[in-house]
Amino acid sequence: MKQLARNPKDIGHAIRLARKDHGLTQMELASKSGIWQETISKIETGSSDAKLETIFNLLAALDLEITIDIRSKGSADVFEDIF
Amino acid sequence: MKQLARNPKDIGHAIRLARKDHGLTQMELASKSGIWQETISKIETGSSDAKLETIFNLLAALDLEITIDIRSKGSADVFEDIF
DNA sequence: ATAAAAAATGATCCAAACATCATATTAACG
DNA sequence: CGTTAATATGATGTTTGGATCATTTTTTAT
Repeated sequence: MKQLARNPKDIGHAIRLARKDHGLTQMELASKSGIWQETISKIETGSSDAKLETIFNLLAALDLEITIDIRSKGSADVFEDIF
Repeated sequence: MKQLARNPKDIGHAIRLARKDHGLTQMELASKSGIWQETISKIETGSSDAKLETIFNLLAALDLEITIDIRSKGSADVFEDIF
């Protein structure tokens, strides 16, 4: 599972996917991460521009990390599900 | 250049490195990204918890993108050079 | 060492995020 | 269906980010 993200919505989408992957409800992720369920909902639906700290708290609770890399490194590698 | 980030400070650090790589001053990055020089300084030094949108504006101006991946995904500490 | 450029700091104002609680809507499932 | 769990939405108050301007400190030449 490797998700590309170029805007806040992509991050929200990736978090939702990962949460589902872990079989967690927003409420469960909330208690694992210390972020409120309502906030998670807004982030996942892209209706809020979250702070970095909040995102990292969620990612940590989902065992995810971020890699920063050069755009469109062209390789026929990652053209997965992006919508 | 491939930077791992697990907290806001890591992001700030990566942005600074990338900016230097591009031979840009904070002021130049500011005009390319639409983010104020003062804000960039605070992000790079980690003295501020930026919003996602701001970070993505900076990353876009630096031709960078983010990949979300599982932590401890092997010890692949690959630094492949791009130039 | 000095001047110039770059970066950092600090204050103000406004907008927006997040915590919090309450409620509404949607999804699951017997 | 109807019931319950899960998500989403909405309002309020506090806190903080970012724009903006002024100023200071640091870095980089010369």
